[in-house]
Amino acid sequence: MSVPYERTGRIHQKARTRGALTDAARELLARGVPPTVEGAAAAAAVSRTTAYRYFPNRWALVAAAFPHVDEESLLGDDPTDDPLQRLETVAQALTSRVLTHEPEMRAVLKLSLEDIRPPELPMHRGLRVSWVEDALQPLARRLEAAELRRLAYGISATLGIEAFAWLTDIAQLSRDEAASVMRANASGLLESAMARIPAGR
Amino acid sequence: MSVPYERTGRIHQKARTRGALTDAARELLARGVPPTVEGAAAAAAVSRTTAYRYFPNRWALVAAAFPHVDEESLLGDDPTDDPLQRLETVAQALTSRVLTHEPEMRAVLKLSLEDIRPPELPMHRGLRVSWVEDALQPLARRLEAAELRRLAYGISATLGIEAFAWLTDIAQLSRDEAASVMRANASGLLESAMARIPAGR
DNA sequence: GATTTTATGGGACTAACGTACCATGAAGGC
DNA sequence: GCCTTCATGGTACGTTAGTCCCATAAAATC
Repeated sequence: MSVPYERTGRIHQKARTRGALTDAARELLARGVPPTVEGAAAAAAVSRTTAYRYFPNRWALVAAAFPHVDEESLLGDDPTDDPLQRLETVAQALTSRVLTHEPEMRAVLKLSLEDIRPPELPMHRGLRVSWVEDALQPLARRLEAAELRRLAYGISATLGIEAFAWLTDIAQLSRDEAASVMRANASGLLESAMARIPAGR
Repeated sequence: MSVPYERTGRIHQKARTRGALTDAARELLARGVPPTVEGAAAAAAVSRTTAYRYFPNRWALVAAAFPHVDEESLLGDDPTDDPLQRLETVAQALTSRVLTHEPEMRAVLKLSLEDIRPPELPMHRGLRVSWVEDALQPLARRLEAAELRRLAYGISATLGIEAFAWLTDIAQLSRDEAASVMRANASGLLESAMARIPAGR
């Protein structure tokens, strides 16, 4: 986020240039073309050199073009108390996000594996987990905190781009099959956790 | 596998050259460096041209260099018929593999996310899944084939380096916690699948 | 209006990936 | 010993990603 270069000097001009580049990258993404710094520069009528000044590599560019949503909750207006149903809603939302934003998410995933890790990534720690925790909220009194946390992490781990990438690239499932396996995993994990809850609680 | 070039002519010399290249690549992998054909050539004191004769691209090299492709099964001499116990054995083996070979696996993961999709990544394709399928084998008669396949993929997806990387890098779990969550996920998925089996079967 | 600052642009450069062509030198057969 | 086979090496070419240095033109400042 805080690139010193863009925080000093003629900030507004820089913001315009940067915006032009991310817009161009987004447009390329929308057309299914994996954007390159060079390509975005050309599309934005900005020189290659300048483009590289803003985005040192393509992953940084794609990550910046990532359409970021700041939704607090993925549950609708009238969420039930049924954890399973809540989780299914969240899982549906998460997998459909993966399906529609796959290129960006792959780019971010790749960035996250880089040796030099940018301090802040769109893929920060909380988002996915907090949505899942949100879904599991009705279980808060029936499970121990540690167990709940573990469950939330376990479920979240099955709902991400990295699982999707493995299922499609390596296991050779279709994109829809992969998404469906992910949702089934999420539900299955919750079911088995609930089955372990002592009757009294 | 059957590379015509290496099956004809001065086979032994070729085998030595190839071995030198894969050894070099393995060493790079062990250091967490995604090997390149060029780099392996240099490390093996073989000319670039020759190296490319053996491995037309880096994925072919990495595939050949990837360790431990040999084991047929992870179950010991005397496997039980209890699927859960079998799966726990496999999951234990897989997670401990991830723990000990993390750098190599991360390197391969990075490679697999490269823009140009590798046409074939033999080491990935079947191994993890087939080990899990092996563990699930006793269920073959109690589950439909499609359901079994889905379950095997779902479980496999939770037992890989990509899940581990997410759990440690993004969710900030310790390495041991991550491995433990992965194993719990695998068991949980199997339990919930078995709970759905009609009583009669 | 003149001067300084600075965002941008251009071009040269390195490095990696992959291909193609030709030279060389060692094995092996005779 | 000679000649053929053939594994290897060297050079060159084309592409993409990314870096670096220097020039320039447009703001900002005075």
